[in-house]
Amino acid sequence: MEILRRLAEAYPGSARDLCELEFADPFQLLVATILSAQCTDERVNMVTRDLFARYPSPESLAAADPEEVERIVYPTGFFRAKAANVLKVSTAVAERGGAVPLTMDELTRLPGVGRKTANVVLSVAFGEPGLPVDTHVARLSKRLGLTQSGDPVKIEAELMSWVPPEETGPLSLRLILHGRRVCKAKKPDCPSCVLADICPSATLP
DNA sequence: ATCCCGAGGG
DNA sequence: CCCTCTGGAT
Repeated sequence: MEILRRLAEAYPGSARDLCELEFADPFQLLVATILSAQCTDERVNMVTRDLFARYPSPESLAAADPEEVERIVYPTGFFRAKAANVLKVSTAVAERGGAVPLTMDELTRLPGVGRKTANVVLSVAFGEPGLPVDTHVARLSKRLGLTQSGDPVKIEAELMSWVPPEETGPLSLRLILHGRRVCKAKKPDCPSCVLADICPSATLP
């Protein structure tokens, strides 16, 4: 898919430039993704580093003082709910011997993990097929004319039909990142968008 | 003043 | 379906 190939070029390899991508470890990526809602990617990365510097393993995080976890994740917003979810997920993963599950069913059964988070972990951490469709990706897909649907599951299926399953990992976070940084809800930055020339919604000055 | 945003709960 | 959680951005 041309669109996705261009995004891969626009956000090249340097993993640390991509939201959450520096957390190659499945558990760290899972936690970073839980923290990522309604929060800049820089802040997610900073907080996730703080959290794992203090609590390096699922076991240590599961045993953490909830108030200390709340304090650390505070800058990401929704801090009480997120801290509670991080603790619950840590307990669940610790009980599994530290292994993050690798199927959609098992992942979404974890507390605080929905389809978007599961698709990030599946595609990025495990190389399994999956594309996270959050509001950023939904908006981007609509503007590009890739979907008419507003249903994230339908959008996911439509996007999947264009992407080789083994390529979803490198693209997952780039789609989100492009939606956040360029194809923004309010003031889309079309002049700096690598897709502007093939986007039916692009407005150039 | 209102929106943002993913997950879960009612 | 609708609501809540948070503080920061607009």
